[in-house]
Amino acid sequence: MQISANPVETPVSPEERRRFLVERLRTDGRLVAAALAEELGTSEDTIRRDLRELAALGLVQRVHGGALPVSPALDAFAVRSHQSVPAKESLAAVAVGLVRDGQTILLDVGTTNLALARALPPSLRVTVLTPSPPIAIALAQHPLAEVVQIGGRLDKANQSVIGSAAVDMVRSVRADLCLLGVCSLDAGAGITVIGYEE
Amino acid sequence: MQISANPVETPVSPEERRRFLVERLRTDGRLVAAALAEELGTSEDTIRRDLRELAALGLVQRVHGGALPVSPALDAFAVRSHQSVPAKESLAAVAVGLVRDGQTILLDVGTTNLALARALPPSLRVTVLTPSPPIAIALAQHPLAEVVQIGGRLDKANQSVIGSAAVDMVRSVRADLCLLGVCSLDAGAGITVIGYEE
DNA sequence: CCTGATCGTGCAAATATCGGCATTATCGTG
DNA sequence: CACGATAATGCCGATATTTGCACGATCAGG
Repeated sequence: MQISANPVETPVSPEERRRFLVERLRTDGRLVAAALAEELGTSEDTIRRDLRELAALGLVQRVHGGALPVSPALDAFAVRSHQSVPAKESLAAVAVGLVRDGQTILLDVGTTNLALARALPPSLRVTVLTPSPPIAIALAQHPLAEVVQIGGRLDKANQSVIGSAAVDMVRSVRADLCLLGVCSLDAGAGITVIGYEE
Repeated sequence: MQISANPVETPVSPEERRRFLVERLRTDGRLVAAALAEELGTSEDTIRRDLRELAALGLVQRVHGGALPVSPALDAFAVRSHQSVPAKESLAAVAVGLVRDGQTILLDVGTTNLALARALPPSLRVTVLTPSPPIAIALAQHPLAEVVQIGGRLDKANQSVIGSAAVDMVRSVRADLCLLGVCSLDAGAGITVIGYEE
């Protein structure tokens, strides 16, 4: 009906199940632990554990009996991050191919780059610089990634750090790979994904 | 399939019900306890408890028989960014009381501080420095807050920035209020919530 | 002053959550 | 392929939260 790239009716792996929960929260607006347990054929404990973990990542707000969107406002960002998922995933897959083990890469803001961060192979040992708190959080669960959050004033629209201090911080580091990109945002330019090495 | 034509999905969790009440207050302009009890299929006691708690958070103004907007003017884009785990809710409420309009505050890592960030009144004009990406994201929805994300290497366990660069960044700013705090984390010290002004 | 509606608190039952523990599945390695 | 190591899952007991009801106090009008 909706997503061709995700034909999963019943998630099998833990990670898959969590993504399913996040997706479901976006569509339903709420998650009920008991109902999900029956629907997915698992125990409520497993669902509760998932919700606990997702809450720790800031993806959901844990409440008695289930979970809710972390906040009405943040919902908008969540929606954007799930638009045209297949396209972004393939883009991310391509971009991931550019990354080599041991490299230092710069990951710019954007939902596409967020997808890229999630798609990074866990076996890859990389150092990632990013001005985007959501990307930093996403990479927090990567076992080998060294994450550097660029500091500065937060641009609420893009949920990213901006300003001269941030630029300075970037300049002081030598990156092997820069993954910039402007997703489908309001007034931004139409650049999609550029990657240039040095 | 059910459409958004019926925006009223019967809330199941307490938190969801409270969000519903706040939303309803914004649309209707008032809340009547008895009517809501019947509409939501709960007892009036539950509604009264909710209203009492929302009033304690400053989201509604309690009156005999129901509740009214806390302020006729503010109520336009007012509310959201309010909900939290009951335990930390009160702590956060207390801490919020320390914050004055126009101040610059430092918000340390921790789930308690995250709750505090969410509990920050939307009418408050503050500048917030934080090393925690989740807190920065939470504050991105705040209409008046100026958010500064402290940069540096990310500690995956705490989801917070650490390191000397971060400390330097903090040192260079004069904060009116520091809200440190160690929540229920592993090896940290036992500090709970300290606030000292200067 | 009187009367009915509303409010606050204490209490008990139902339900949800959390932490520990044992079992099973999965994975990396020799 | 076998074999430890790690992760995932389900179950159980203790604890916490929610909720409806009862009872006395309070409030709003007539």
